[in-house]
Amino acid sequence: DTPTSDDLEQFAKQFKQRRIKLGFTQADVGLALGTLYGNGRKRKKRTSIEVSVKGALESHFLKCPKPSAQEITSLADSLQLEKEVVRVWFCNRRQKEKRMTPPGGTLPGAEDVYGGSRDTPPHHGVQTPVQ
DNA sequence: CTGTGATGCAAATAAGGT
DNA sequence: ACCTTATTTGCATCACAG
Repeated sequence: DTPTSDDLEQFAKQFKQRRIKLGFTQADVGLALGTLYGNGRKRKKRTSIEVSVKGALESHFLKCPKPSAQEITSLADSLQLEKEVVRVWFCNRRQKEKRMTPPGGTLPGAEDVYGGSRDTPPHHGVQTPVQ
């Protein structure tokens, strides 16, 4: 029983009648839907952290990978970032550290275990700004 | 050059624990 | 309140067909 476009039209008609009977406008419905779904508490916008700021965070991380709430607060303050952002940054940074340095010392991929390919590593940097 | 899909990195979130 | 681990998601970049 594939719903036909006729069924949809039928539904729309009923919906509209009911809506009017309840004394709501289309805008009202849209708003209600918005706060129900779209606004089902939305994800925070991804904050892009500037390179210089990353550098600062990085050096702090080296000094102390696990700062207290206080330290985070003041650090966030001096870097003009939300405390939450800084906190999460440290969490993610710790995760990264674990990924790179898991087990018995050797093997991040840092040490070239495979003596050989000395060719161009697929670097990411700037490439032919030609336009 | 332009549009499109794959890939990597990293913020943000979810879930479980103290 | 904050951590950890695992996962999702936004974004930049690369690769390549057209």
